[in-house]
Amino acid sequence: MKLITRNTDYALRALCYMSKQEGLVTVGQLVQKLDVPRPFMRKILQQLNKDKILESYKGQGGGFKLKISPKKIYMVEIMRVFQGPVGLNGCFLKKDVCPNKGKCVLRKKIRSIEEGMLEQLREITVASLVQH
Amino acid sequence: MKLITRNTDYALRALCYMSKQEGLVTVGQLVQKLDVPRPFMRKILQQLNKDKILESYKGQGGGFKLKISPKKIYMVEIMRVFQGPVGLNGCFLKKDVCPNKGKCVLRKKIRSIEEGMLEQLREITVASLVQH
DNA sequence: TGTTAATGATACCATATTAGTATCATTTGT
DNA sequence: ACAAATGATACTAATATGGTATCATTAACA
Repeated sequence: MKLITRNTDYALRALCYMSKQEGLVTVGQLVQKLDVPRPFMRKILQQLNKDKILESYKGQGGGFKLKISPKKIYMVEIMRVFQGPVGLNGCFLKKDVCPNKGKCVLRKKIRSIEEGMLEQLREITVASLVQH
Repeated sequence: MKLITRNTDYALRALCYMSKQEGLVTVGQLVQKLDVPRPFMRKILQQLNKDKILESYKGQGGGFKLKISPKKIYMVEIMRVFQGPVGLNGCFLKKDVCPNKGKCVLRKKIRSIEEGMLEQLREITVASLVQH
């Protein structure tokens, strides 16, 4: 089971790297540092730019930099960008078929697991990943 | 993000239903009760049979019944049957490229979330799902 | 002012996983 | 013998993931 997908993973690493750099960072640098396919990395950064987590500068000497403080870049937000809303889906049967009618026990249990997960997840920021 | 897939879901419902029945239960009954495609339900039950969670009886008047007590049928086990080992995968980069070297912070955080999840998951049995 | 080095946008492709379907074989009660 | 059940197995469809490929745009700089 996957908590995060590759693009989320790569995005987080890129963000961590950038949080330690002063000026602009290019795709080329990241590709070299992180060993990720270049076009894939580009796509990821472009997405982060669209979502206002990065800002970009075109042309020679251009590149990317963080738009907001690493302390305010939450992992759940990055997950949301690349994986959609973060949470655990419930059951698949339509309500009127569910053997436990309205108060489905399974649903509740899953919901509770989800809560625990989110509680921990929400504390993770790029800043918290970088500090050692 | 999916905690459980459809076959796990359907399997759990089928098991819940069977835990409340005395004798044998046929695919036909389950299909009717749960509104799941018949061949899909068959496949699921056959799998549960292979994994010794159900026992089956062929021929006219045949069907399935639980092989072990609902108290001993753990949700994680059903998940394992249909989804493979339960847990959260870590990161994707090979170790020597990981920016945080050996002690990857992300990995640890994910591991911790996984622990919390498993702790809650391990308590769920078919019996615990049926009681209201 | 033209070349070059960067990103922007977009469409496409490959692979894996999930969610089934279809079919034939086997068993067993009537 | 027939019908009603499961066993085994192979195939198919839909979706998500993990990318590639290409052309357009921008801006520094010689």
